[in-house]
Amino acid sequence: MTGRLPIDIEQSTLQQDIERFGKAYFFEKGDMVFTPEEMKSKFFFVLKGRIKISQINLQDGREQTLKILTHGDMYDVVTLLDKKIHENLIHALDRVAILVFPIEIVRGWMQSNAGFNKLLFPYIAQQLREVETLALDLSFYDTSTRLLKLIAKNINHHDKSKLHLIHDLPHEEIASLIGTVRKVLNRNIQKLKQDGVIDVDRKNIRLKDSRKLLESLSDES
Amino acid sequence: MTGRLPIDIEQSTLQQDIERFGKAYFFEKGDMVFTPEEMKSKFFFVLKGRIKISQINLQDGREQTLKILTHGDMYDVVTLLDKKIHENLIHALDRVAILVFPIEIVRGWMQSNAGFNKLLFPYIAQQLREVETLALDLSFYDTSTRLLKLIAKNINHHDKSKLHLIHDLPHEEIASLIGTVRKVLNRNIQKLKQDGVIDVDRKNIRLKDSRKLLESLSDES
DNA sequence: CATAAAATGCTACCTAGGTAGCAGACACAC
DNA sequence: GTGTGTCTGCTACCTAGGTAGCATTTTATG
Repeated sequence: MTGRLPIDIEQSTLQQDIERFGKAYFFEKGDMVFTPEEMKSKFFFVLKGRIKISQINLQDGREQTLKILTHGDMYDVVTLLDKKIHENLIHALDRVAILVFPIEIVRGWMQSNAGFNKLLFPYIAQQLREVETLALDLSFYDTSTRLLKLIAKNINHHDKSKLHLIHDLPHEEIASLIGTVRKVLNRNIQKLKQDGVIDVDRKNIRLKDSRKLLESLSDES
Repeated sequence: MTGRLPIDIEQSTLQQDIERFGKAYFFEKGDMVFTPEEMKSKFFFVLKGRIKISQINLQDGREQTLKILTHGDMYDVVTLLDKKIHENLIHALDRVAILVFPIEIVRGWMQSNAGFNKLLFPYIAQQLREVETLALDLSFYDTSTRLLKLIAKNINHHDKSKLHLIHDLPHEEIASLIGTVRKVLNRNIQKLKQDGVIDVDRKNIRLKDSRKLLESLSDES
C-alpha cells in the first residue's frame, strides 16, 4: 500500500476543492449546455433536470440519443480519461442545474482520492455497460421491442402516471432514444395503445397493463 | 501530491508482480477462452492472435461481435472497474496466447501504480469511444456503408493483400461484426466486387481501389 | 384573443435487409 | 484418393421501417 492519505483528510480536501472550484450553472430547456470544445476543460455533476447526450447524422439529420443524464450523473468520463475532445451534443431537456469543475481538479481526485475513485470506477463501468446494451439492442431487436424495453426500463413505482427519465418528452425525443424516427415510433405507440399496453396523453406515455407489457416483450424479443 | 512511490520502485514492483502472478495461456482457433464466471477473478493481456468478444441473441441465434482483441489489448475492463459479471462470449479466432493475472493484482496496480494507470485510463476511454461508435454506426448507416467503413478502418499499409484484424475470417464473422447476417453481407460483397472496389478470395477481402472506396463512402453515408 | 409554432396522428409508397433453401467449391482428415 | 464439413454464391420472397405529405390538436407568444 502506498502512502495514501487517511480517509478523513482526503474527505476534507475534497470538501475544500468543491467549495473552491465548484461552480453552479443553470440552463433552460432546449439550451446547449457546453460545446465539445468547452468540455475539454470542464467536468460536471448533474444536480437537477435532465440532459440529453446525442449525436446527429450529418447526411440525413437524424439524431441518436446516447443517454439521458439526471441527478447524480457525471460528464464526461471519456474526456476525463483520455484528455481528447468528445464530439457529443449536450442539450438540456428541462431547466437544469449542474456543478462544474475544472477537469484537472477532478483528475487530481483520481490520483489521490480513493473515496472518489470508489464512486467513479463503478460509474465508468456502468457507462460502458449501458452503451454496449444500446449497441446490442440496435442490432438485435426491432423498433417495437426497443420501445417496450425503454418503457420497461423506466417504470416508476412511486408515480405510475409518469415514466422515469422519459416523461414529458415529445415523440421526437423518444424516437431518437430508440434509434428511429417519429413517424415509425408513432405507429408503434398506436399499436401498443390498441393492444391496451399503454395509455397516451400529450407528452406522456403511461403504462396501463404491465402484464401485457411483459407478454409483448417475450413474444417479440 | 500524495506520497506515491517513485517511478523506478513502482516499475520494479510491477516487474515482480508480472513474474510472480502472470501466467501464459494458449488457446486453439475456435476455443472459448474463459467463461464470464471465470472472468470475475481474471484479467488478461493479449500477446498473440485474435479474440472475438460477442453476444448472442437467444431468440434467433444471431451473434453481434462487440470487438476483436489483438496484441496489446486487455480484457475485461468493465469487471475490473465494477467487480460484476459481464456476460460476453470470448472466443479465439486464431491460435492465441494471453497473459493472465488475478484481477485483484491488477486492481492493486490501479491503486498504487501511476504508470499503469497512464496506460489503462486512455485504454478505457478508447473502449468507450469504440462501443459508442458501434452503436451510432448501427443506428445511422445501412449494411453496405457499415461494410465499407469496416474495410476502411482496417486498411493495412504494410501488406495490401491482407486487411488488418479481419483477414482470413469467414463471411459469417464479418457479418457479425457489422450487425447483419451472412447472406446480406454476401450481397454487399458481390456489389462491391462488381463496382471494382474490392477483390475477393476465399477467406480474404482485398481492397482494390481505395479511391472508389472513398467515393462509395461519401455517396452512401 | 389571435396567430404562430409545436406536437401528434394517419395514409400511401417503396426499398433495405431479413428468411428460406439450395448448389457448387474448397479444405482437411482419414 | 474419398468423403465430410466448411465456406461461398445466388434466387425468390416478404415485411419492418424508412420517406413524403398533410390534417388536426394543443400550446406558446405577442
